[in-house]
Amino acid sequence: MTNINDIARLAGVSVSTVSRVLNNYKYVAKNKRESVLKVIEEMNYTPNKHAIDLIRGETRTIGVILPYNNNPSFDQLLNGILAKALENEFLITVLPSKYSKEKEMEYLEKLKSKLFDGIIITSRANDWETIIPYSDYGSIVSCEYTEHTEIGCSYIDRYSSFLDAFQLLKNKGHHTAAFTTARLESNSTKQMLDAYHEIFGALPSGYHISDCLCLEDGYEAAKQFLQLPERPTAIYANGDEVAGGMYLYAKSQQMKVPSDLAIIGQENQPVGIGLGLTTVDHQLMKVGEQACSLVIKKSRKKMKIPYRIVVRESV
Amino acid sequence: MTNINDIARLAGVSVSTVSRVLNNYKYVAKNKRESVLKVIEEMNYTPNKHAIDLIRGETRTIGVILPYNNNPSFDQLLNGILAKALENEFLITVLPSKYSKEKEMEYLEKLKSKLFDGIIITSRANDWETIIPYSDYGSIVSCEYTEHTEIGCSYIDRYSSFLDAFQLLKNKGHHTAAFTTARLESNSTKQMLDAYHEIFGALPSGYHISDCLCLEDGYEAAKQFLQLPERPTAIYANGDEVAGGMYLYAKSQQMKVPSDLAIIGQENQPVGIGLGLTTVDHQLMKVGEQACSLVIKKSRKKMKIPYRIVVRESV
DNA sequence: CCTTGACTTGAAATGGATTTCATAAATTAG
DNA sequence: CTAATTTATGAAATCCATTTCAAGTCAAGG
Repeated sequence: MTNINDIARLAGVSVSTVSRVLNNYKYVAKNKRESVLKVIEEMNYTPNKHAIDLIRGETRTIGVILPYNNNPSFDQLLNGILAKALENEFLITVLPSKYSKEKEMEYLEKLKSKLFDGIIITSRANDWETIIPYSDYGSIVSCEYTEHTEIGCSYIDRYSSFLDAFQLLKNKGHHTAAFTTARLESNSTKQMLDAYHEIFGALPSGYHISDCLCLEDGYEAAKQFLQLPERPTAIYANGDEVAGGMYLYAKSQQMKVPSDLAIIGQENQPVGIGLGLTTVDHQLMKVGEQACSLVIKKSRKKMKIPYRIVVRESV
Repeated sequence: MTNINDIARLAGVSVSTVSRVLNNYKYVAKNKRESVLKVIEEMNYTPNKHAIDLIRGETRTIGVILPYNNNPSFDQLLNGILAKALENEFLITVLPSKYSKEKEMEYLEKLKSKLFDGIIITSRANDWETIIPYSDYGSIVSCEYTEHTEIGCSYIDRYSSFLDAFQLLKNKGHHTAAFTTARLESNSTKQMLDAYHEIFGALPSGYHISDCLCLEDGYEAAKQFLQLPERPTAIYANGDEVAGGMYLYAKSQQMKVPSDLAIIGQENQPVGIGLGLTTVDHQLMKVGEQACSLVIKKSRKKMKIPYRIVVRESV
């Protein structure tokens, strides 16, 4: 491999001059600039990025910690992040965690080793106390709200959105509702439960099913809900794919949506458009974009992204 | 930032010894190893990855050129790649191209600048002739077959799979079929047309719609197909989301699937399971895994991944 | 004619590790 | 008891580019 020294030697100048040419520095004699460029061309030379990153202490690369990469919600986040990164000529490295604490720490160590300028945590397994020390080594942005001032946040006010969704169901005449969530231990699930109590009061037993991720999970969840002695008349699904599964199960039982069963989904995903599902759109793409912007700007601001309810025919 | 020299000084040893401790080299006196580790701990030291990559000339990072990152097919590929990378402790950097020749070249230049050990091209805009010279700088693996020996391939025999799918429709009594594709100029589309001619002969005008990516595109395509004077009785969709859209349009017109309209999709995606869509599963996740393995092994083998037809109720 | 500022250039320091080479001490084998 | 290994360590070279510092040329302004 040819390096900058070779170029300098062949062009009969110093490495400083070659570097100046490479970086478009103003004061280089025209003839020298040309001969340097000629040698670079001839030798098919490209500067070594590691040497540059080493000395500059910057990589223009962001790591994105993602528990699952085949999940539509995280996909939307990632899409937003990628779009904004592309716009700003940053690269994105995907860091799958499967909610493993060890993996997460491994990735944070890479921030410390200067591999990334910053990290976006879409969802996490570790405590903030464990994570925060790493904010010394690069900006850390979370897609979930936290008080900690060391962490930038691009987040959704999920509690409010859950209140709104439940209220919508209540206004339609339902005095209870069932719902599904992804992880039982997540913050989001806690907020969901709180919002439920706020609107409907006590949660009937069997009205909450966790670990729902895909269409099939929704199908199964609906089956379980509808086999309960006291059938729910409305369901709030944690995603439109899950809601889609519920819809398909209801249809398979000759039930009418929304008259026999109201279904509201989340995230305004493609499947919901076709099925006419009413959905709480948390605008995850925008959440991702904003998160990426914060990392790029090394900002620790707390940015709340507005959600909206997209009304179709399933409620 | 503390570096290896600081550690050496504080521990009263040479940098070589510190490096030996860091790399678990056998021959270091127990007491020195311990004092080095103690200083590392105290100083909260982590080696700089760029310095390591610079001298080792290796990064354990793979770049993945991806035209769209919100497309279910490319998502499946990416998932496979990520799974295999995780298993082998490689990192994945996502390189969105939108089929831009310039972007692609930019990414290949990064391979040359040593940022990646290799690149996976899931789909491309540039000619192979333009791409091949970069194989000198790292392994390049394609998810599409090419004769060129410089490029590793993890691919699907699409032509065969298209023949099989059309033959299936023909066996069910259809003597023509309509179909959709993603990009008009893609290799895959050419093979689709060839396969069509092979099985059905001449393509009726209006029986091929391109630029179909999502459920809504499928919905619209079905509408167009079914408004033709000579309605097709069967459609081969380039993806289950697209097929799902077609299914929903057919249903909205009170048509029965498969008796009024047969639909076959591709890639065995979640939406198709719920809708009972027959689908050609190209096992893109496996294609991704294999592609990643090839890059890691720096292999230029041509690996054909078998496809299978998943029979459900839509044909 | 002298001063000032705009150009132009190269030597050397810098970023931070790994690795080879040389050397020396401590064992082990014969 | 000597020769051959094994163990242990540091100096210095290496990977490759950027940037500061110092110094020099040249033209314009007073």
